Amino acid sequence: MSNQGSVTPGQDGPGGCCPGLLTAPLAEDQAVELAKVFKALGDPARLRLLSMIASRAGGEVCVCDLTPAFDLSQPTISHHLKLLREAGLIASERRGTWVYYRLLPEMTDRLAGILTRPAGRPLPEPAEAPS
Amino acid sequence: MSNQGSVTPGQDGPGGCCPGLLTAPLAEDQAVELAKVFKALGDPARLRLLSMIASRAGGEVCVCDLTPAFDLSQPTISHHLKLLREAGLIASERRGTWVYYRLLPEMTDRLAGILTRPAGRPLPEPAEAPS
DNA sequence: AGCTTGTATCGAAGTCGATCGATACAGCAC
DNA sequence: GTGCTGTATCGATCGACTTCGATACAAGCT
Repeated sequence: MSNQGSVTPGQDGPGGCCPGLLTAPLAEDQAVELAKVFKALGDPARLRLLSMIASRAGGEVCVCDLTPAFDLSQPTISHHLKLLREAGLIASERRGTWVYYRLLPEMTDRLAGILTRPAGRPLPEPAEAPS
Repeated sequence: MSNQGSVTPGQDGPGGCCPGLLTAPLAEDQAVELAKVFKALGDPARLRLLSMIASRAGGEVCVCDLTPAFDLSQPTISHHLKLLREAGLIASERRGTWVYYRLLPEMTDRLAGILTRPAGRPLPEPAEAPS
């Protein structure tokens, strides 16, 4: 189990950090890959799950503590956790009867970097009449 | 036109920045609101549109420069731009025949802040057997 | 006025996603 | 072994989303 994510967390530039999104036009492939992660975040239940997992002191949460916090069925919670896992945002580990989830901070770090604009942007000046 | 966004950009804490997502469990209302923005980013075409708009020197892009960069029809591009606009990520302005879009950096800044974890997280220690 | 170009809106078609109940699997207790 | 509890998977349903062609609107030109 653990992490069979379909998105690789660490492949930005050769130097390490952040092609951009706000700096360069973003190729089709990268857009498809990034969209999967943002799509995983595009649901209130998953956002709350992620925040509950990430904010937990100790870094781990048992599924049995997550499920009763929602008005959703247990299979639905399990499904949402699976999507977050496949997006590379969290990982799971079974210990005995219970399954524990933890944040994978590499992915949130990557997203934060991608959404951060580099220092000051040049001031907007009205564009010419285009083609 | 301009910005009839449904998401208010600037309502974090009273101090100004970032309730967290990675620090506190995130209430239902905030989750619903945030999910709309992430959902807007959860599509490859919209991600590419946003990056093309944000990375453009001058801060503005004409729709007529955006549309031919995709294999999608003109109505589809227009629809995607509308979603990005309603998410509070971009704004539009008509000048003569053409419509220009620009990034609203407040929203991307907010997302980046929300996804940034506060300095060092406490080391993961195995949790007790839960309830 | 009419014509042309750029952009937005309007249905409609097809696909994807969220949710559920039923069920299967994993591990512990007996 | 049987039984019980926690979690995941399976199918089905239903609503939402993406995409399109057709059309309407806006602005400039003749």
